[in-house]
Amino acid sequence: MKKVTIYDVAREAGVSLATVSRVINGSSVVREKTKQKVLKVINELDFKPNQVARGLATSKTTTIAIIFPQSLFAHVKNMIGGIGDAGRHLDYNITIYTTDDIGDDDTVGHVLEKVVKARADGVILFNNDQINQEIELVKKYKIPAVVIGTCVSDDLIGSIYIDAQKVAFEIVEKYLKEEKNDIVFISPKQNLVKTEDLISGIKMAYDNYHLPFDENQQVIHTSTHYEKCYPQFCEYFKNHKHDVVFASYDKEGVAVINAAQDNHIAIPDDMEVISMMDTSYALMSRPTLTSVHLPIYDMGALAVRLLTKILNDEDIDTKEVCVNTLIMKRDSTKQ
Amino acid sequence: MKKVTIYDVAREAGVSLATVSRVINGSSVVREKTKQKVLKVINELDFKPNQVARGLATSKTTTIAIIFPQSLFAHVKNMIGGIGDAGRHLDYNITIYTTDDIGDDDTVGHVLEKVVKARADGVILFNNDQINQEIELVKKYKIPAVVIGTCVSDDLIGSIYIDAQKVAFEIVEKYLKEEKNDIVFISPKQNLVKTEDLISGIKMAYDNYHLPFDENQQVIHTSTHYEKCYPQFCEYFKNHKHDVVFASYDKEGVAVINAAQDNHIAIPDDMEVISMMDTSYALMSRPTLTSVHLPIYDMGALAVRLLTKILNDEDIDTKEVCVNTLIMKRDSTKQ
DNA sequence: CTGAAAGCGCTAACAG
DNA sequence: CTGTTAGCGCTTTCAG
Repeated sequence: MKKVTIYDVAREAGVSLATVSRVINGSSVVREKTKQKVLKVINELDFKPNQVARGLATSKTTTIAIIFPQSLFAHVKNMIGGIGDAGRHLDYNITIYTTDDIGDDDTVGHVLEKVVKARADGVILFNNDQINQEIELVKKYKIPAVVIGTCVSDDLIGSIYIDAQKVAFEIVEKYLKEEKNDIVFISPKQNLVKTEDLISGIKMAYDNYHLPFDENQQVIHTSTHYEKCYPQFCEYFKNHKHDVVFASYDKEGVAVINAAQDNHIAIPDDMEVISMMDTSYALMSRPTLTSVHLPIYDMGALAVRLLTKILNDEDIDTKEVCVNTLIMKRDSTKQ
Repeated sequence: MKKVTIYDVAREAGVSLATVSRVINGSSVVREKTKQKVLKVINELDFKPNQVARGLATSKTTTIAIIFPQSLFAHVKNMIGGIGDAGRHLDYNITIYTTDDIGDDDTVGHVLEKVVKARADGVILFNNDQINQEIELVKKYKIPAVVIGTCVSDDLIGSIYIDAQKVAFEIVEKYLKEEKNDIVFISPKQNLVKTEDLISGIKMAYDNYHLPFDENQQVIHTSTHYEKCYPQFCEYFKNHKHDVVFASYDKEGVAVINAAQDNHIAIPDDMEVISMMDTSYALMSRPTLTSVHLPIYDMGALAVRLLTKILNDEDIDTKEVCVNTLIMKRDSTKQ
């Protein structure tokens, strides 16, 4: 059973295929009566225009690729809702490409090659370890892109990001004011939010109070996997305690809370903990976790909206859009 | 700057485009010397074969669509790793389509229409509310499919599933033997694992002991969102307590644990709780949550592997593959 | 307002 | 082993 093509409906409707093409593309120049006739046949034959053929003819695939390393998936997954919905409404297909961390030497290169071959109209990137390499490549191939999580300026590149430096500054500054100077920052291997910016914000706050921030002592590196970071913290809190620990992702925040309490450090009385993202993890822990809320769903939706604007040469106010955050105060901090 | 095409490399290499086509498709009939010459030009010109054109010529897109409702995303996201990796290794593109629950009347229909238009080679479906409608449509459009989470038998459809009935039976049977008869089952709106099967397993166990299972009393319906089900359980456990609660997803298990403890019901002493999926949620709660482990990553990878076998008419042992589960005993149950 | 015809970039017989 | 030639299904001038 062959697929029905535009020829079939043209023949059946007694018009040329050009006319059929016009009605399926909503061209306004078709006479209403002709249009109705064609529409009727399309319906009867259950004709579904072949996007592949159209893609070849127009050199547009109406496909957006999203590219990210597996290990960042915890962050990305939260945005897929927004990306998927926006994609559906704007009639774009969303194709996912994961760059495996364990994989071969040049996965990022290979993945971008696949994207080029598939002729995706544009890509969405997420801040991560290898973001610079990724940006390099989309520039090289001249693929329009938007990156989520960090701000990059380029002709064909937009960004959706938060002011990480400011967020970190404000949090740390507040504690410093209360003379809670013993603050550590938990840094995961992969993070949607740019770690450097966070750290620079922290430093800025310390500078403000003419206090030293020792990156070697006060930044703890860990994994994004709870299974890995929880044991690490269990060990750590056997002989450590701080005024506050600032984790960059809820999962790690929960790991800190659990590990600390397992070592009889009371949260928030002995130690306060605050994290970022405000996922449901933050609600599940006991005590519940204070967390910086990011508008995750919206960031995803905004990214595809912005990207489609770039693709269609629509007017754009700013290619770099900074979204707001909000601290959700819960029980792991005192105030 | 135009894209370089197969013509360009043919001209440059002084061969016909058929030959170029042969080398990029790994046909063995090309003389080694010619092949090298072509390869060299391909490299110099940085030629990336246009998949769209190839798709049109071969009527194959090497694209697999995965379709799921937003609300099932919690389950699906865990499989994306396996799906993405397998897709990459087998050189398939993975396109995601979300069926919005809130959306218009016939989202499933619209989404499948998009899939048809995009000419995806096959689709991966996930057990959910509307799975029957989805299956109906892939059959109608004759799209090869594999469904994850439930077993369906059809010519063009494979399945990756667990024996939910058996899982439920074994869990409940064990408690019944200890004369812990007051068991409730938490049923979410959307579930990857077929709820009916779970319930039928429970009933079977009750039958075995000639005990009654009252579906109206012993099945509690809830949301998949922690934000929604936690308050519901808080209210519920004000005047309820059971021997054991069996939740079909970790998130709900955690909600039960937290809500029960907030109402001074000790876990596991006063009440035991066990759930399914074994995600990291199960490790985060206090006490930690006993959970039925499903090989999530593998299920995703298996699904694309099976689907590609169906697509390529490879030999298949079984189109219905049942994967094993394992109970991960933790602190929310006594033994 | 509609039709004819030339592609879009590649594959796949069919010859040679 | 290699080249020629039709398509794949649709869009898009260009005429009419």
